Formats: sequence, structure tokens, C-alpha cells
Amino acid sequence: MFLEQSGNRIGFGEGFKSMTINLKQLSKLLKLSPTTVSRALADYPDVSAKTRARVKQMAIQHGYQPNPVARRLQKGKTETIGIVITPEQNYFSDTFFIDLLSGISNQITRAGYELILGVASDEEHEMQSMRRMVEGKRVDGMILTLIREQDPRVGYLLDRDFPFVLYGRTRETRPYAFVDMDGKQAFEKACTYLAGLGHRRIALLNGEPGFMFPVGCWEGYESGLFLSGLELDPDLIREWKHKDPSQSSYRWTLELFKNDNPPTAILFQTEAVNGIFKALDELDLQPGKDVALIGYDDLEIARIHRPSLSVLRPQAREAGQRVVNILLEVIKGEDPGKFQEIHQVEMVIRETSLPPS
Amino acid sequence: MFLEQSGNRIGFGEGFKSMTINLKQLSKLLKLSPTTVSRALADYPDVSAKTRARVKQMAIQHGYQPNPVARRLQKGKTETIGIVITPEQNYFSDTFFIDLLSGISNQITRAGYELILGVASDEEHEMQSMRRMVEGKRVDGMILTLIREQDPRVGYLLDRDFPFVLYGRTRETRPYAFVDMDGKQAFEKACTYLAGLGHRRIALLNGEPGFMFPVGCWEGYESGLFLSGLELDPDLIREWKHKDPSQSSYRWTLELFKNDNPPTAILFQTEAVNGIFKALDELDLQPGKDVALIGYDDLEIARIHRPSLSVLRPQAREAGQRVVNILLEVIKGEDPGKFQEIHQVEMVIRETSLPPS
DNA sequence: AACTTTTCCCAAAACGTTTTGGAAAAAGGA
DNA sequence: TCCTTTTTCCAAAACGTTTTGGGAAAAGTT
Repeated sequence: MFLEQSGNRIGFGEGFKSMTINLKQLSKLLKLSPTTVSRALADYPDVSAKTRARVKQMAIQHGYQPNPVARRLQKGKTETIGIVITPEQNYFSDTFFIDLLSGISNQITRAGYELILGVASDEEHEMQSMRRMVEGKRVDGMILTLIREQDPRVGYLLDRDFPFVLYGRTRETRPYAFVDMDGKQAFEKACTYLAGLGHRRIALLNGEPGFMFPVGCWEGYESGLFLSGLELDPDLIREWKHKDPSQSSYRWTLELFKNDNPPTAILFQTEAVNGIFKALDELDLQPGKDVALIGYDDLEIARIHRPSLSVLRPQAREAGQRVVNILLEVIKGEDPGKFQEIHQVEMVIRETSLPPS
Repeated sequence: MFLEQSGNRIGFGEGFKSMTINLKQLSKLLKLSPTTVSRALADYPDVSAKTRARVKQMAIQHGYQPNPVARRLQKGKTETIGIVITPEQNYFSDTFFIDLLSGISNQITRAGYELILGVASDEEHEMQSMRRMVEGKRVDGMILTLIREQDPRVGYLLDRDFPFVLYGRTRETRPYAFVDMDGKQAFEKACTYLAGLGHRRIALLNGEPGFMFPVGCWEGYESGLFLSGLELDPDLIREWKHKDPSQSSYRWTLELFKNDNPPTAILFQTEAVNGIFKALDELDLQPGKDVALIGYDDLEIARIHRPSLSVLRPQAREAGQRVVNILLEVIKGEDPGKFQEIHQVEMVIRETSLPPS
């Protein structure tokens, strides 16, 4: 009767479990009910300041932490949010996605939540992994990245009214929460900047359609040309393939310069930079000197390369934090339609954005 | 009495929760006890074949899935394993780590477990993130990567007898489980291969000490030289910095060629390849033709580059799967010391490993 | 002194499983 | 037929929290 709980004293070394104390044991130590201890720790007003202090001190002393699994069961929440990444898409290749993930992870930790990760090899497994999380009641909300123009994941989640936030946007009429970078504004800014330097032949080497992001890039490019009084020449627009950014951008860059009136500047996503550098090298054109370059995303190579690459730099970390904060609101029951953020993108001028020679 | 449970019928659309059925409701539908339903689904022998079939059919029909949180509480396991990544270290930069993560994730899913991810900015936060997982009872086991020669994480986990598996090795006398690539064998193989081609001046551009991996690379290099009857010349050995692989490898490559008797071949980790290419370019040396190159890790750039880079290719996906399978055994209580695997690394000969000119 | 209010605490229920320890019914053995 | 064994099921307990719904004691109020 008196010693029914085994692991009452700490440090008796019968394996890992004995190092941990639970609520019942702690309350016995304090000669209080579990109820009171729980409420004291949660700062409920119906426990006196004195006992609250006593409880907290004892809890710290014994390193008590409520068992998250038990709390989740009682609260009916998993305190977990899910994300599925697809390494096949080359998104993962550099600092940008890691920055996003870093912002997400830190904010989730701060909220006392967990981040569970799925790695899917393709679109089908991506959906499957998400369904497992959602239908298996393993998460309270989902974060989606690498959004496609038509994205079945969004419809799926909307249909069952499950909380989620997009990093990006999609074509969907029902309201949903998202955080996106203003790709349009970014490319417009880069385009007018180059035009302001005197460039008249500005090419766009865009990501392939299907994903949402290149749409914005295209709009910004078009708008930038218009604002600068330049004609849009279809010969100056090409698309590289996600499956193979380096090779395809290499080929399309060579294409661009077969033009009678070749470009003096190129806008592109930095992912494609290796192919572009390679093609220019082969054509004996110096990046920055003979051809101005501005990439979207500040990857390591952009800083390392000589000449260093001028870029459009999205604040991925901050975006990741916003995504999480919004998702937590949506989980609380807030209307997702209220949370639609488009973040500005800054331009970093380095060495590849000189006037035409 | 009769209709005490609200969400008895499915599809009544009062939000997400109503779409889900739990054990009690399912057992009521079947006019069986929850006990029997639970045992039927778990294939216990003490339920008749007929009712087992009936239960399973009904479970499928209603999409019943046991609530994982409840199961975890009852079983006293989190069914979750943790990993902490540190993007500052450049490990993340390309396909290798993603392959590892992919193998880990898939195997974890297959076991019905979850993978929770921490992203830490430095060594201190790395430890902090791990402690949160371990002391917060959020995981049953940990996976560690990017292992240092002296790694406090290993001591921490051993001290409290908490299950873990290393991808890599460390200096630690107590037995622990690990999966590692045979860096020594790999570099030895590459070294003897180059020597076999006639190279007599083979340089090593190694990762910096502190981490465990470069130690093996060095041993393999040394052993390879010895087996080939070549002298070890300290002037041919340099170390680049993890903080800044491209810049430092660039500088050290230039150094190597200031030698009176410069190398005709270089061994290195592929992470450092950009700096090497850049330096060779500047020195007007053609990779492959004037200097043979073999890198460790088959990153995208290795395949893309012309000439394509000969590499040592670790099977990261397979290693990831092994790590998980071993960790599950250790969690079950198996002796970690039994699981110490060193995987062979294959050599992929491409265009940068020709005989000296 | 006799109420009312406030302060402080707690027993019991609940979250949704799995496991324990039977017990009733059916089958087998003599 | 009576006893034993096997088959098939289930009630209750347990996992570790938080929440619900009081209740006793202390403090105010008149």
C-alpha cells in the first residue's frame, strides 16, 4: 500500500525508465493530489501561490516533464505537424529549402509541437505519405511545399476540412492559407533593373510549367518588360526541366545564343546556374561582362562563384516561421482564408549585373 | 443509453472528427466487446476465424485505424524515432544526405513508426534538440549523423542507456551500434587504382579533423600509397574547412600546385569539387587530362560536369535502411554491440581518372 | 452569529487503446 | 453421464495526463 509505486526514488539505476518521474509520483512526494499538481504547473488560478511555487520547485528538482503521449490523448491533439518532401524534385539541393525547414522546425519546437517528416519518391508516394499522416491521426496539420498549379493535395485536405498551410499557391477557388514569395514582383524588379542599365534583350530561362512558381516569374518578367517599354520576344523565353536542371538549362542557354539578336541578360532560377555557366563558358562569353545574370534564390554557388552572382533572395527562414504560426492559428479553428501572405523578395546586386558592353 | 456515442454513423459531416471511427464504436457495430475486436485485428489465436474475418471486414469498410496516440500510451512506446540535422555543416548540400534520409524514412514508415526531425543551427542546439526528444519522452530511439571524433551525444546517450545508432563512428570504448562506410577501404582502392595507372604524385585534399570520417580517408590514403610502394609526402596533403568547402578547397588546391613536384592526381570529398575545378581552371590545367581526380560521394555535379567526375559511391539509401532496422532491434532490447556494420564503397570510373600524361 | 463569498484543494471521469485474468460454452474423454 | 480440456469471448485495469464538478475551509458581510 505504502510503496506501491516502484520507481519512486530517482537514480536507482534499473535502466532508462527509472530516471523519469511521473505526475502521480510527484504528487505523492508533495503530499498533494495529481489534480493540484497538474493545475499548479499549468498556472491555474485556483491553486495558492505558495503551493504553486512549492510544486514548481519540486518539479524542476526532479526534472518532471509531463508525458507528451498521455497529454495528447487527453487533449485530443497530436501536437504534431507533418511535412512531406520529395527529393526527386531538385528543390532540396541547396540552402533555400534548408532555411525554410529550419524556420519551420524552430517555430514548431517553440510551440512545443513536433515535426514529422515523410520522404516520398514521387507524386504518388507524396500523397500516400500525407494520407497516412492525416487518416492515421498522426498530425494536427500539414505543411505543403513545391506546389503545383493543379495540386490534388490541396483538394484532398480541403475536402476533409483538415488544417494545412501552403508554402506557395495553387489554382483553387476555395479559400486556403498560404505563405508565398512574390515571384512576380521579384522578376519585375530584376527585369526593370536590367532594363534601367540599358539592356534591351533580356531572356527568361524559366522553370517548367506544372508548378506554380514559374507562372509568377513569367508574369513579373512580362510586366517588367512592359514597364520598361520593351517588346516581349518569344525567342528569348525558354524552360528548363525539373528532372534535370543542369543539362536542360545548358542546352537551352546554347539555344538562346543561336538567335540572330542574342540576349545581353538572362533571368532564371539559381538552380539552373550550372548549366548556364557551362554554356556561356563554351560560347566564350564571360558571365557578368558579356551577359548579365540575375538568379532567383541565393544558393551557395551564387556567393562562391567568381564573378559572384546577383540574385533575388527570398527570406526562407522567416517564411517558414510564418507558415508555422499560421498553421497553429488554423488548427485553433481560425478561418484559413484570413491567412494569405505574399512576401517581398529582396534583390542582391553582386557582380553579374553590369550594363551591356 | 442507446445512442450515447455521437459519431456512430459515418459521413454526417459535422467536421473532420466525425469521419473517424474508434474501437468502441466499431465494437458496438459488431456487437462484440472492444477486447475481442482489438484482439481479432491483432490476429490473436483466441478469437475464432469467423469473427476475426467479420471484424476485419467491418474495420476495412469503416476505415478504422487504431488511434496511434492511445496505442502509444498503453504500450509505453512512442513508436517514434528522432534525428537532428545541422544545415550549417555542408553535409546537406546534395543527394547523399537525402538518399540516407530517404532510406531512413521509408524503413521507419514500413515499421509503422514516425520520424521526427530537429533542425539545429550548431553543436549546442543539436544537443539541446536531442535532449528535448530524449528527456521529453518523445522518441524511442535516436539516429545520429555527422559524427565527430569526440562526440558528446554518444556519451550522453550511453550514460542513460538510451537506444541509438550512429551513421558513422566515434572514439568511444563502450560498445554501441553503428553503420559506417568503409572510407579507409574506399580511399585505399582509389589510391591504388591511380597508382596502378602510373600516378606517382597523388595528393589528398581531406576534410578537416574533428569529424571522424576524414580519419578513415587518411588511413586509406596512407595504406594505398604503401601498398603501391609510394612515399607519403606531407606536401601533398591538405585539409579544407567544413564551414567553407569551396573557398578553402580552392585555396589549398592552388597551394598544392605551388609544389616543385606537383601532384598528377587528387583524392578528395566531392563536396570540395567546386573549389578544385576553379583552381585548376585558373592554373590552366584540364581536370582528367592534366590532373586525375576521384571524389568521395556521387553528387549531381559529378555526373553533370564535363568531364564527368570519377567517384567513390556510398550506398546511402541502403545504409539508411540498415540504420533503422538496427535501431528497431536495439529498441527491442538487443545488445547494441552486436550491430557494427561497415559497408563497402564502390568506385565509379568516369572521365577524370586517366593515366598521367 | 449567521449568512455569503472566495480561496484552495481533490475525487472521479475521460481520452482510446492493449493486456490481464478469468468465465461461459463447446468439445473431447472416460 | 460426469469430468477435463479447448475454444471463444469479455469485464476491468492500466497507460499518464487534463478536465469536470464539486466541497471544505477561510475570509467577508451583515
